[in-house]
Amino acid sequence: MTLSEENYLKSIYSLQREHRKGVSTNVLSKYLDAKPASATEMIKKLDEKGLVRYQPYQGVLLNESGEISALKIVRKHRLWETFLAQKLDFSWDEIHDVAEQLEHIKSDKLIQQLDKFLGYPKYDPHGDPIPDENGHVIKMEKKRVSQLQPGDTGSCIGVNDTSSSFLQFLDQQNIRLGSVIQIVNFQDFDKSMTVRIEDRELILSQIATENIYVRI
Amino acid sequence: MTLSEENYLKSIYSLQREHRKGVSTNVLSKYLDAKPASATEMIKKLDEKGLVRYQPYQGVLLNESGEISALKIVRKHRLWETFLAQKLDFSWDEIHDVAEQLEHIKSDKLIQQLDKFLGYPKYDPHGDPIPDENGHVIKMEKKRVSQLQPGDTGSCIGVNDTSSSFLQFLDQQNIRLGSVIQIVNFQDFDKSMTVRIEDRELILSQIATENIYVRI
DNA sequence: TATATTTTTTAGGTTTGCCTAAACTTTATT
DNA sequence: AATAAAGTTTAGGCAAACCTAAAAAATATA
Ligand SMILES: [Mn+2]
Ligand SMILES: [Mn+2]
Ligand SMILES: [Mn+2]
Ligand SMILES: [Mn+2]
Repeated sequence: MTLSEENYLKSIYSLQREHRKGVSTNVLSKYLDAKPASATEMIKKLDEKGLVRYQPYQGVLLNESGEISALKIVRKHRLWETFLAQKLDFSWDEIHDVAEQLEHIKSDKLIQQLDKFLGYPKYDPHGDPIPDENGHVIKMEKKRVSQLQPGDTGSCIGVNDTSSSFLQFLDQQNIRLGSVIQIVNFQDFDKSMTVRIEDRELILSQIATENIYVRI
Repeated sequence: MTLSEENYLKSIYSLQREHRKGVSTNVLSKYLDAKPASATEMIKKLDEKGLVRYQPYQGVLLNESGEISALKIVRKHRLWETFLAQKLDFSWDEIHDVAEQLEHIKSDKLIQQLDKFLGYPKYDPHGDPIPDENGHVIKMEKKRVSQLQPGDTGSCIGVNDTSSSFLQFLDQQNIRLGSVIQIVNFQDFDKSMTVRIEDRELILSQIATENIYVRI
């Protein structure tokens, strides 16, 4: 499998949660920073290889073997992120881009030994579960901060937006994995929320509250 | 710089020691398992980019900026080899192919932190010196076993042939970095040598003695 | 020195992955 | 239901990195 095929599979995997009837070429190409025509081409190729189900104009979904392949790449990505954060002192926002490259290194032994070296971690530094060797992932019961009510409390287990600027913002505000977030109140006019984090109150925009995941 | 450009630069770096007047397209293409026509194309491209000096029919040599680039890749390759051997329990012969992929990962911070994590190693698992951040390499006074006389003793510091089959052979014979090798005698008819390694005597072929480096 | 052999380059193709622009299909609006 | 808008596919190109086969240059041999 080529680097590009792997990136498409992984993207379809990420997108099909929220696009149950099919990931459109538009959505997919935007996610990958490419043009819709390029997505169509690649999708057709993956379809011919038996990794996805594709009906013209109806979007694309992984089939079983496509999902197995995608999960292998997700596993590698998350193990490398864990390595970068735990062993090489990379910060939350620096790990993603490098893991994006490392996930494509081909060596079964490498990933097996890396897993062992890290002590078989269950979650990556963003709080996302790491698939095991057989592609089994822990399903998490996670909510967005935006779905909580005033008075509710949750602990941060991950993010949706993994952009550097967002992760840096969280770092600056001292919001990290495990941080306990309590909703103080909700402003209707702009959907922002006042939250309490470790004795400190701050206002999070709608965009922010929609991109932070918590477990209650 | 593309992956392919990096591989060509690194190959020219390795070959120009023994091809002082210029690395021919024939030699270069054979080393890279490609066709001479492909080497010519890439050399012209590297020349246009100002990384090598190339005169048609006269072979190619790195210029200063080409050598700096090549040394960066060599540094990455050897640091990754050290990581694989020391931290992930890869054996001597397994590390090369994976490092061949890892050396192309682009991140200054990654290589800096990896160096730190490994404790700023000076030599890789094959005994080759690791260039520092500024591209400075320790010049080693190394001899091939084949250059020794009966009675001479040396300690193994590296190999020339890095093929799996050779490294596996060395593993089987318990020849590793630091092994003390004493020449017992020399057979003129086939240039083989009887050597003593830790109380054990064995016969090494000419090919073998030419591919093991020692420090006296 | 003339000829043969080897080496190197050039010319023309192929594959992968990307693009733009035009054509087509689906969905939304009147 | 007809038309407009939006989304998708197709057609035709391009760049990188490889290839084969033919032409050209360098080197070896007679
Ligand atoms: Mn990737
Ligand atoms: Mn992650
Ligand atoms: Mn390489
Ligand atoms: Mn090495």
